[in-house]
Amino acid sequence: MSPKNIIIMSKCEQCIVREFSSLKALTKEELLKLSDCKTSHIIKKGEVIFEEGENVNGIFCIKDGICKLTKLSANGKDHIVKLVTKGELLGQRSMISDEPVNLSAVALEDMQVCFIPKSDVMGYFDKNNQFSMNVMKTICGDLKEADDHMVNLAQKTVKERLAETLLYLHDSFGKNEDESLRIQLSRDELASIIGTATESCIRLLSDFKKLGLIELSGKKIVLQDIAKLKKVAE
Amino acid sequence: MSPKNIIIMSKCEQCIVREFSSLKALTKEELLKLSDCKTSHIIKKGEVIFEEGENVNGIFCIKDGICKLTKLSANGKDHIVKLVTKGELLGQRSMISDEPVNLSAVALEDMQVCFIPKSDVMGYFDKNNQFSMNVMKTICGDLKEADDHMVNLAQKTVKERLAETLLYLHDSFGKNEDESLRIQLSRDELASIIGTATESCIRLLSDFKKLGLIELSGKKIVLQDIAKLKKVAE
DNA sequence: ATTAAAACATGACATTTATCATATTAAAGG
DNA sequence: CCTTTAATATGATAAATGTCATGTTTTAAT
Repeated sequence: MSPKNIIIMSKCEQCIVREFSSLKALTKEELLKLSDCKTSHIIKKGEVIFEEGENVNGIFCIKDGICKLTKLSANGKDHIVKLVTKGELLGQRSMISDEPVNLSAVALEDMQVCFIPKSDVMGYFDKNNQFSMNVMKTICGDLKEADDHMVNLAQKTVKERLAETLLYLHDSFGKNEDESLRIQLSRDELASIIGTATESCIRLLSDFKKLGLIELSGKKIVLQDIAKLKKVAE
Repeated sequence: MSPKNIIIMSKCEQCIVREFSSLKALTKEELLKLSDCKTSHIIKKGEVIFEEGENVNGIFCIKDGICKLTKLSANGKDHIVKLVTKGELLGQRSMISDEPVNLSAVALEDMQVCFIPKSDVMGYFDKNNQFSMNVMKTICGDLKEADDHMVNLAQKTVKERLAETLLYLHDSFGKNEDESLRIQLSRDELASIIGTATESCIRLLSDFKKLGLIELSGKKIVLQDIAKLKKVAE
């Protein structure tokens, strides 16, 4: 992330998304201090926030937008491990483990993020028990999600995984006025969430369309028959 | 776990495996108190320590033996998410999230485990910063492992996953005097680690044998050519 | 607006993997 | 020790998925 992306943004006390993250435990004094040590950034769609193996030395708080967390596999393909959105924090695991990040973060749409240096976060971490507890619970939630995801990848067919993922995108990120999924992924990205070849993903989307489960127009996807999709996902 | 399994065991201060878990951070006084609140248990091979959905209300410290952590998938098959052995703790995520456990734990061999009630652990957790930090780092490590595992399941072939798993079993659990893998899994269990049908797993083991990568005699598996196995795993 | 590049789509085919059937072997219980 | 059951093994086949080729559409850049 280049320094030119640093911009002036509102104070942390007035930031709404803070309420949705572990940071909600911070006191007014802590928030005032936080406003001083944070830097705010605009990240454009497609830009990299951090890359696998990098030393991030802090955490990011997402004020707006969505990004994907990816991991490079042995065969050279990226796998999307998780989607992260407004109100969530990035880089917590790496900070606690005191290790380089094990995933890359790439913006799926224009984003606003704030960066808080590790030294500052760790201060809150040591002194504010509720804050550290919140971070821990988030990581525990991630671990549970990862376990579920793992079992799905191991036991479900590509078709089931695609149906499930479409429902997940619908439930987690909502839809636009025209009923299409708010989050827009390329076929390639969708394939790398469900763990399949791009062509297989495209083919199954076409099948779903023919079966009346979804509507397709360009990148836009409308879930037409959610009940049936749920049946396909099992 | 039935109460009849409770047995008298040595004091925590003298317990060696404690040194390998987050509990190593506890002070002598804390360990003395721990000895009083813990209960010790013998678990026979195949017995269930806890089951998915159960309220465990504490953590288990494994003094001896190995168990599998499994999750039931939608199609009714168990998937082995993780193997846990001597020196590790069980049930930490559930305790911190304050939720039922999301995995079942089943002994793969006879085990000795100690149970520490949640109320006691949480006491150490609040007062001993190093202990809570250790627990957190363990969970962060689990999350990283889960991410890696996920990508492997999504991107690698069954053959690659089998080779990788055999190497993992070798590196993590060692071998017996006769060079065979110390940890003994049924073909069915091996299949449910790599996420495939039992028959496919058996077939690939036969292939590996024909290729001179491994030796098979009953449940015993000897890794004959580790270099080649690594190549197969990529 | 034009062109180049990227993304999407589909057919043909190869490969991988699952499923079903059926032996064979090993383990466990009376 | 015998008998029953479970685990292992293998063949035959079906189904799922990946790969390569190729054409179309969309997007982005000049």
